[in-house]
Amino acid sequence: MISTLSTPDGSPIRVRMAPSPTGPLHIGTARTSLYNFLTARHEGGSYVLRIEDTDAQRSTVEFEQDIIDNLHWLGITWDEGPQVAGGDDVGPFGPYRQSRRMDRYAREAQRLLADGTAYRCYCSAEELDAVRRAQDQAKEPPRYNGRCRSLGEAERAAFEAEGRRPAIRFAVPAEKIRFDDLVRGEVEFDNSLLGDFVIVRADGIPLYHFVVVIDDQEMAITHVIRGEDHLSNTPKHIALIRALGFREPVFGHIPLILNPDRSKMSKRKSQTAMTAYREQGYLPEAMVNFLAFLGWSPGTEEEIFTLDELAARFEIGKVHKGGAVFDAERLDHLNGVYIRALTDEQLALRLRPFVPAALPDDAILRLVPLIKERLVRLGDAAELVAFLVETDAEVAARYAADELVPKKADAAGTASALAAARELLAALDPGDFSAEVLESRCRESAEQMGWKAGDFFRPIRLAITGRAISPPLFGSLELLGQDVTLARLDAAIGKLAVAA
RNA sequence: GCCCCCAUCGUCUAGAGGCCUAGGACGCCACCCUUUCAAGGUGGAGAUCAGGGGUUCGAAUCCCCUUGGGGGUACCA
Repeated sequence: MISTLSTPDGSPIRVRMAPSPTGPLHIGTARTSLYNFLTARHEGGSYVLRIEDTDAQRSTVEFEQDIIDNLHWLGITWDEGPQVAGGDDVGPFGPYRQSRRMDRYAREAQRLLADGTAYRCYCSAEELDAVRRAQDQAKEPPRYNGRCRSLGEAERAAFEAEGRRPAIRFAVPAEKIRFDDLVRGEVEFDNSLLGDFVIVRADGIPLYHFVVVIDDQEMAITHVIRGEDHLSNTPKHIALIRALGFREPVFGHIPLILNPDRSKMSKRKSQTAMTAYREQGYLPEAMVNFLAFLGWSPGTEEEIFTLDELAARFEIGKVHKGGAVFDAERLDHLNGVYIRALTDEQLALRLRPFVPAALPDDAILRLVPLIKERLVRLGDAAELVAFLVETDAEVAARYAADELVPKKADAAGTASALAAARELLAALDPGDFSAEVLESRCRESAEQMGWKAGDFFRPIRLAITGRAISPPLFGSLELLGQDVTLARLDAAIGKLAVAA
């Protein structure tokens, strides 16, 4: 593998993924995780998972578990972090959970306060709101007006006496911040346009911009690869890093995954929870392959890649700058390709959770050749195999008598054709009840009656499966067995008689 | 509003000055195969490379402007 990223001292790079457990694993988070993982693998570096749970109100252990489970499902593993050997709070750079790092954040906040690069702000939510409204009226950019930046001792005491609890704001230096982004090249922002932002809330809880910088420092992160939505946050982080005297990591902002209308992919407009895809029967290898190509390509016309192959080829510097629409149809296609590439045994195993529990394992295996090339998602199997577990009555209830009758025939004619088929199949030795024999006999029978094979097969299919669309007919009959086949044929003939 | 980012078929993309009358894939259409549906095969439609200026012998590729789209602008992450 060719290494393209470097660190000041030549040591291996360290990248991280820092999801917030305030929802299930999001497609976008998964893609960012994948890019970080691939970068770490490609460069021979370390990959750290950190849980950003400072927002205790919205964070839950269930979401955290969902994120971890689904990352693992995709095949993404981390060298340090929760649920790895020596991980969680005992790893070399742990704890890897922000809720267990509060003392560190408090210490750094005190440092900033002590050297004057941060200050206590006593403004109330109402006051802040009023300022913002006034700025809006005056058509000025909305930002903190700096009222508490130079409060005297007496003023502070007065506010304290009022019972106000201060937040801590970072005094943003008015300077231009320039950095070399891994995917965008040189970028420049003017921090004098920024207001002083809050780093610790009045209730003592430190905020994202602050903790992320401390965590990355303490976890020795060398390269921060994250979504483009963080690009304009980066100058804030760099200012903080400098104020704290930290090492500045290299940043890389990857393009966003978009809704079909090209806005940032959201729950409102797209299915964003990885779990949902998993439950529908998308294969993790198809998902990985698909996600990798949302914003990157190897520069060739190859498009099927395993995770290992991706790790060998992936280069963060070749990631695109523009956002990519999540094309569900393309995902479907890829999933089908991966399903068809599986052996029958592998597919049967993967299908197990998606088909009725009543279906024995060997039945699934025998079914696979019939449905393999018909599956887009594993979950589609349920409908395809339903006729095998439904009762004869359930199957019969799915169609009306007139649906059995081909365009060029009538009810009586169809009934007698079905009766002929029934007689033929009943006469078959159970040992001959195989797809091959069934097909040749039925074809002969159709010919004798002067029916087109297709017209003859269609009512049989409906009678047997209850559906106009089914896996190949004769393989289905074989799987179903002679007794059930005859019973369902009888039911169909009966329905036709009642209708006539 | 302000700041920043982006811009090749509907979508994902190839393309890093001449190989481009712009290639592939998904989707779409037609035909073939065929017991339904798929899968597979063959072919086709589909991008004046957002528009306009430059630079150059030569630009999808470099520069500028315009337009369009997106992201950010919280005591969320």
